[in-house]
Amino acid sequence: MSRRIATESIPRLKPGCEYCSLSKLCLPLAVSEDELESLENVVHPGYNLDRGEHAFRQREPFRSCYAVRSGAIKTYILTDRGEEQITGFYLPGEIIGFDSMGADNYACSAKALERSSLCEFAFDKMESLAQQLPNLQHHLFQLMSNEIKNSQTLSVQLSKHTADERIAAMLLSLSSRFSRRRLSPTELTLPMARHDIANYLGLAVETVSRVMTRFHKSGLIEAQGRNVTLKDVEGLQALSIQGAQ
Amino acid sequence: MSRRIATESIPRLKPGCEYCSLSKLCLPLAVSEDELESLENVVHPGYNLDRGEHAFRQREPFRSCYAVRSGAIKTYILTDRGEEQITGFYLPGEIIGFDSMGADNYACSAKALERSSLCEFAFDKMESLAQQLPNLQHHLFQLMSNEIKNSQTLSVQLSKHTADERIAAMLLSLSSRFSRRRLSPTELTLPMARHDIANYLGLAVETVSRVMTRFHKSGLIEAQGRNVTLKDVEGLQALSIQGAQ
DNA sequence: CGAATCTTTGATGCCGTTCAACAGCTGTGG
DNA sequence: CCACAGCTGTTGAACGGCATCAAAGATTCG
Repeated sequence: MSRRIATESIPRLKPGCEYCSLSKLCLPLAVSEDELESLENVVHPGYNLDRGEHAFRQREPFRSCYAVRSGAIKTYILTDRGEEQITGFYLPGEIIGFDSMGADNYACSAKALERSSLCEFAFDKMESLAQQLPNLQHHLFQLMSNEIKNSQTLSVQLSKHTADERIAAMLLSLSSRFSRRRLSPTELTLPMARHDIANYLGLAVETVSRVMTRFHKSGLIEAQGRNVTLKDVEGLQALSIQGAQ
Repeated sequence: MSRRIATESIPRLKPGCEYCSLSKLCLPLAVSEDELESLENVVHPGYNLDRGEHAFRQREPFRSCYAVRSGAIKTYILTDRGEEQITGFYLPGEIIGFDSMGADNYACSAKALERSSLCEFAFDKMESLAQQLPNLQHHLFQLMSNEIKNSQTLSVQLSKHTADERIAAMLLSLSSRFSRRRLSPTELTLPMARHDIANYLGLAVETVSRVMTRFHKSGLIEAQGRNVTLKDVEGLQALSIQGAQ
């Protein structure tokens, strides 16, 4: 599996959310400054995963949520046929495990797409802290509500939109999430393979590849492998219509 | 819209969850008996809807969740094209509005498929009560988690399963939810039209109709209109594989 | 009883899958 | 350093499941 790193052994890494560059995206945004200290008692920073390692697996007892600090995570559930269905991609500042809040076991598995570091939120501590901080409880509801909305948006994509529309929407979603992190909204380095995009969007790999090529030829994007440049954002928006996530 | 009925005007309807036949399915199952009284302060029973009326509409300010007491409700979201995408069907004992918990506005609209009665849970009261009752807070997380799981299950249906499989899974889901209410698990009276089934499952109406006819001819079910009898549950299970909801 | 809605059935065609093959990239080991 | 395997991405050809179009029967309800 994965290994914890004693925080003390990394002197240059200030522990605590206060100094984290993602604190404006992550859970700390829910609490006031004087409450921040009690939140930090819940957080265990410095949880590292190599590419392909799991943060948790479906059906394991649910213990923690994790904030992505760097890298990228995919979550997926297994169908009874043993196929995997990707339910989401999570970038730095985003939190995984909320779909299991309140459940006994993890509802999905979470796997690193590349070398990633996470912060761990112990669920039992988070729950009892939420008893004391109304803001936090409210924010947890909000985060879960967002999970539902994202999943419903995915359902709409899958049931009503063509391959072109799904892929355009996904590129725009990634773009807006990149720009939240103050990265370029047009020069994307995708953390996931075509295979994963296809799985997530309910398409065949070949279809994803063909659509990307077509987008490239029609001037909407430039793409070579995982490096994608959005050349005509408005054109993509016109295609996607329903902005995913 | 819809109208409240002063509880006093319905003497035969005992107010309060204690006497409700659905209390074992609904929110009261989260709290102990001595806590039940405080929960009842949150609940406003006797909220009636005629067929086609809305309990709430997407983007209205979020105020309440509603437990279905009788009838049936569909929830749906609007795509930017104005099409509707049904996100769930809710039967007695089930609760609508949890996908909006913590949000400012309703994430979806809720419409009665037939004459229905609801119990209203005011969100602000529920939230502050959850501050006091850890069990309740935990149960709310659990209910939201279930919403996520259901939505993810729908996504799997939409992206990986054929029309036959989706319809088999839906019939089985309805069957198990009927039997939870101590109704026959094989003699179903569907509260929704083919149109709604098709929309929910991401299919054309004609496909739903054809599949139902095919199921009938192959002895899996008997169907005339909304009256469906499951004749070969195991056969349906073999088809569906991934049991929805 | 007639209008509207719902359901079913048939014919046709398209979008995306499937099958197949190849090219590029990366890491490994002789 | 190169050969080879494994993975990833692209492209082509053919098939098929489901949508679309069209229309007729069934049901509901004012």
